[in-house]
Amino acid sequence: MSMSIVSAAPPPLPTTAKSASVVPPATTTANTTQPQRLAFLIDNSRSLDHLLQIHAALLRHGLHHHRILNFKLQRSYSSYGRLRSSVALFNCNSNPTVFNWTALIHDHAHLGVHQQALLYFVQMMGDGIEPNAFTFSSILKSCPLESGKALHCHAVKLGLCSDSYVRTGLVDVYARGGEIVSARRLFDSMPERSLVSLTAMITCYAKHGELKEARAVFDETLERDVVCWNVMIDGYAQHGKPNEALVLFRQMLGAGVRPNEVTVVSVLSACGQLGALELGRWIHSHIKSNGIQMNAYVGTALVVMYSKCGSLEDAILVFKSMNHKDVVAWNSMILGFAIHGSSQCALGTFSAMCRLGVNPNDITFIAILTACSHTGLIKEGWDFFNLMKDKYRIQPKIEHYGCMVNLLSRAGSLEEAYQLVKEMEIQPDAVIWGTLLGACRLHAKTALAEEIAEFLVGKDLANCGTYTLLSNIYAASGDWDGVAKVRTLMKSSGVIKEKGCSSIEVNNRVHEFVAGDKRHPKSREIYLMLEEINAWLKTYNYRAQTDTVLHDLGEEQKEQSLEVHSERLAIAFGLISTEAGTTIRIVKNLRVCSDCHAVTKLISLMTGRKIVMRDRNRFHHFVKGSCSCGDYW
DNA sequence: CAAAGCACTC
Repeated sequence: MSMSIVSAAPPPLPTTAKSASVVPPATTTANTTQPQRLAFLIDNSRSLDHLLQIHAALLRHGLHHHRILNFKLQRSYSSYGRLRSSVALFNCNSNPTVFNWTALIHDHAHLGVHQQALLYFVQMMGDGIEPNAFTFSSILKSCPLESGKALHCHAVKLGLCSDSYVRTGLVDVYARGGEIVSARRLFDSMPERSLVSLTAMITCYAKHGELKEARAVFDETLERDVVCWNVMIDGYAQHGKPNEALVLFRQMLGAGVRPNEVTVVSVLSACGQLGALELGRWIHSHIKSNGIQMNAYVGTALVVMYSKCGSLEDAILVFKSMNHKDVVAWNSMILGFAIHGSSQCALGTFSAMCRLGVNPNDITFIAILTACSHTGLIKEGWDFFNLMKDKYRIQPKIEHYGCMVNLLSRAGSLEEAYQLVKEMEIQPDAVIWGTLLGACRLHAKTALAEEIAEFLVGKDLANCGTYTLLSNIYAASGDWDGVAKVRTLMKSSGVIKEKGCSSIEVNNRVHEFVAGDKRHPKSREIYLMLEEINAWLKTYNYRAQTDTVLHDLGEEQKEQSLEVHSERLAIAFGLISTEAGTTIRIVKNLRVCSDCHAVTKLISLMTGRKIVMRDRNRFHHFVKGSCSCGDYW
């Protein structure tokens, strides 16, 4: 790797054992001057070690005051993340030029030290140094919308707006500030569109969920690099279109563009959303065999993917193998344990994290409170809630209250939960009310449910979940007038009930089912399997929980409607299309219904199969007739 | 006599 340096015939350098191997003494006489050679060495240095040696040489040759070399050295230090060395070199310079200032600003902006970058910019102006296009393209990265607008004016006055780099920076400023129209206007008035400016525009749309617009610009972009693909793939992955993200990823591979760390992070996120474990494993091996760095992002993305795809074991393996675990990595592991119902492991991981000196943040407490709520740990829940406020000085957000309300109300302390909602200093949202309503159904508190529902409808806060839960509550008590009332309300309010949908991955393809679905090519075999299951259930004297059916039907019809629930179709398909003894993994978009939960337990007993089911809230691992949630969900 | 803009995990 030191070939380029060897061929450059460098001057003699300080002779340490190390430098001898890296930068051998000159054997030929080049007719370049010493500063030029050193400049070449700095530009081609491959490691911080090289750079330190070159710096030493500079000092030996008395060239450290050389303006250009000083500048180059400053830039190189920051490229290795050595911001302090870069600042120290800047301070050595008694008469910094716009070059030095720009480098300093760029270094801070690049490493995300935005406040400091802005301070240096102001300081530079105060020293009477006029910024140029390079300075603007660097500082704009650190600007929030308002100061970005001020700098836009400034750039216009200095006649720098025609510069393509400045323009792109401005597009990015408006994009980050959510002023999409302004960003587009700037983009449209650019003299020429570079790949980077096109990508900035795609990013702007993608970040705000305007995927059609993003795709239109993406399709206009002919020569795409890895960043351009990444932006579009991530746009899909982050806005509820994981399938589209995966399709695009395959196209990227087909186009011969090599995925990098950023690509796999987005793709793994898509796999996690879909529960596509096979594809996720493939990405994991692709990472290993293609030299993609296992940084904190990639490691965490793998932990999340494995835990969302139901393989907690693999998530733990990856987590243990990670060298540098930041707070996000710890949070992901804690949440992984939480959604799988392993509360004690979640609590243990939290302690380990604190012991190792990693400070928990607001997300950590969402994860740990989720763990408590999934197993009804009321005392621990309150302890963590208070620890967060008192020791870590973190203001509880709506999500933290949501966890507490969930924990209390589901464990039976409905009044206490209701009290907390009324007392909290922030406005309760639809999720909080929905949680309370859900608990009302669980504990058959019709009166309280009606009170809450009335309140929600009156405030126009009711969503399809509100109506469904209320309708559930009436149906469970056989109050069909109530059910009808809700249905009328639902129609008049225009909300649409979200359809239950279950999916299963077989041979790298995700198969989706809705209730009563007959669209699948193997539909006939699936329904034959269902009949077989029903025959088994009869021998176990299983009685369908018809009181969960929301419609006023006869008993037989109710049973039939339960038999074709989407999760059951997915399981039946899994049974006929995977090898005996293998685990079946199902992903459902809503919560699993209690009849299906009971039936799945029996299926796991009868077939000897492990069935892992992810519902909207958590995982259920069905083994030999029982479920990991202990029927508490 | 030197330099720049777009992407990622809970």
